[in-house]
Amino acid sequence: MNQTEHSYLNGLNDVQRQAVIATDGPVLVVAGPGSGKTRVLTYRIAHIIQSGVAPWEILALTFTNKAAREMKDRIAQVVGMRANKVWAGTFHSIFARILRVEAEKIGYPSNFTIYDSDDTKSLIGTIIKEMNLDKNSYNPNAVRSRISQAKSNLITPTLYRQNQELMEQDRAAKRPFIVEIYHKYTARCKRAGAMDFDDLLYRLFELLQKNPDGVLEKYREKFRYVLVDEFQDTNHLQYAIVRKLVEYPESPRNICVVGDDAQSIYAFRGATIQNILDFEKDFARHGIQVFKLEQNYRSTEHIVQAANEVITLNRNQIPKKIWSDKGEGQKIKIIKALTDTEEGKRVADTILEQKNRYHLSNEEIAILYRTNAQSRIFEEYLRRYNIPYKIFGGQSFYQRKEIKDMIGYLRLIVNQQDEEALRRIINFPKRGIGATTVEKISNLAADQNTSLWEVMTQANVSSRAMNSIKGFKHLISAYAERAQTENAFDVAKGIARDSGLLDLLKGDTTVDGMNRLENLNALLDGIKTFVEDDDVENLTAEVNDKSLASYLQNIALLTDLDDESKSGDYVTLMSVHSAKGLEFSSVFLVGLEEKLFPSFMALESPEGLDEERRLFYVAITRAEKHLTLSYASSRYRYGNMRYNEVSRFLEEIPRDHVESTSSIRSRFSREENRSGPPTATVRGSFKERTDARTASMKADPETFKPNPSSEIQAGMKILHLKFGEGKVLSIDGNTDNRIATIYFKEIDNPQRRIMLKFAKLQILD
DNA sequence: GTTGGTATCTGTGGA
DNA sequence: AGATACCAAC
Repeated sequence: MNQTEHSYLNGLNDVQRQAVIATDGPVLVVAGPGSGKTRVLTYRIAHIIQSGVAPWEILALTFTNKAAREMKDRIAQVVGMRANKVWAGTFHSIFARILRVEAEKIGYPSNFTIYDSDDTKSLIGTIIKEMNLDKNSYNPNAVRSRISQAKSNLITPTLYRQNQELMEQDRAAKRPFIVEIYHKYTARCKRAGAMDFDDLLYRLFELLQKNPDGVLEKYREKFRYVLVDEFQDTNHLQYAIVRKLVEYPESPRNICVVGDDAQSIYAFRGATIQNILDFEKDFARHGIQVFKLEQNYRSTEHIVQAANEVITLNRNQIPKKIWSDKGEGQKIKIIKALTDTEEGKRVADTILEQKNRYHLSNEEIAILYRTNAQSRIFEEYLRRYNIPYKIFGGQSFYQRKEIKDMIGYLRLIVNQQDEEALRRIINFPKRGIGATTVEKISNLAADQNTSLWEVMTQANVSSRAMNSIKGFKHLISAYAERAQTENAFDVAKGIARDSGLLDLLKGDTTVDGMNRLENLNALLDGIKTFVEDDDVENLTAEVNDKSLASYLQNIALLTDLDDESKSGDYVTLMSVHSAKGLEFSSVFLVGLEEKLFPSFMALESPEGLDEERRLFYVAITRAEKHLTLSYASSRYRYGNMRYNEVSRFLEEIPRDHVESTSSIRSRFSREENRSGPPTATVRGSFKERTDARTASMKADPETFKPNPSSEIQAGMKILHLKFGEGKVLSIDGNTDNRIATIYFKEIDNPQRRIMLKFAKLQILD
């Protein structure tokens, strides 16, 4: 290779370059926020390819599809289209892809269903009901997380029963039958030909462990280079799989893991930073190389230093000092609000102000919160201020009822044993197969230890119900037949009509009903795109598989973050968790109150609190130039007002990185005037500041010459006698009553709507 | 079996 | 406040 082929190395700092070219043997890269981690990973893969390794011999595991896509795109910039042949994807999608090929070796159909967390929850609920357990102590969510935890630690139901500690915990929590539920749940998933999210990992491990037909060797030989992103968020099971693939006699152990212990925020789902420490230990004797990326290229110094200070309060961490040479930058702003509504308004006001002062576009701005439920108020104010925004997380498209119903049909067509899909749609639209009938079928299935589908025509039910059952079974069977040869779209279009779903929605003329119909059509359009567009990304199969089964495998692993339609010039609203890996010029981190952030759930243990602090660290390190923290002394929760103290995290930031309190106070005081008398000191500082400002902002009455209002147009810079200089953002209303939306940069509450026929405005240019 | 109303419960994060 | 679970009446 000559020098030009390696030109990409020039854009790297010393440590980054070393991490890129150390392609062989075990490598650990500890990468602080904004330290060019993705850059190192992608260049490293490109470098491996340049050295003659085939792209499909490289396995790169990430946590989000978005990260995988970005990685592929960036590799392609160096090595071209070959990049698409790299096995880059999320743990779940890559493993699903392998399992689709190998599932039959461990007793699953290759078209297995993927149960999402709703399916899991509902199945666990069904089992709890069948066992006649008290549903107050057996909360499906709690049980689900217990089972998930067990699977992530390679504990089978049998091992669970033998585990004194786990059994004792369950007894203490008055839930001694969890192990029974776990056992039944596992059997029911298997009977339904279904894997939940944990199974995608667990069953792959099982496959490699049992090693039928030398499947383990097959993948060991295939993946000559393995890379893992966000290693601090892997759980025990994921690490066990990685080790199986790369650690064996004669193995070259070409494994590179990249992570940051300070950004580990998924302990609640079994992730453990112990994996990083173990990795160092496990591969020490194989000459592990460790690189620390400590230069932050993202944020200015106040932000980086504040983050450093906060994270040192955690107990355990890999020592490192993140630094930036981007200059001091701005101090961190703090917004204190009395209520959640006021917080929303303040944040929206500040967004307007920043957009004007710093010429930020919407996409450079993000509002981050601890819980998705907080999004609503910000949404309201952004809408009111005409600021475009997109909300990520919360209820995604695929979780809507009408979409889940449709997908229920599709799932049952692909896999008739899928119990959750069958239960969802067997009587929707209504076809006279009610709860009693389903109950009878369900009992019969339990007796014969088989699926509902198999026994549904043998149940002892009324002849009317039996007719419906037969009709339903016939319908699904016919489509299952068609799905063998027809593509996903043709099947979906047909069943949408023949199931009666489409007609049902068409008959609903309410606004909600029309929305649902629109959503269903959007889903069908999506399927059409999947079938017609050869460039469409296929996460889990070879590119040309346009079958319904292939489509379903794909969407099962999509998240809200993957929605391409959400790109564009929008303010981003998302949870701190989803913001990991992203960056914004200006970040608003809201709801900094005790019991909210840190979450009340985390307050009980020091480990929980440390994880919340890491989450806080992740949040503030998303900001490049502007960081604003806000909290509200009171907010509504479940219909009643709750009072909260300011978050300890906010107080952990050293004052020298925070904008001085007097100027912050003065900003609040006007609002406080409305709701109650401000304190003397606050009033004093407010007054001072207002006076100073008034001088510059008011127009001089002597020289002020208003123009006729008809001349005012959007985009103009204008002068208002009282409000000072402003910019006309837009004009609406009819000719007799035109209303201008004007941004006055010098006043509080800067965006005003003004009726032009009354206003006196002077055009400035 | 279906419908519509009232009581009850919910309190994080996500592949 | 909003979703869901449950129950009585058609």
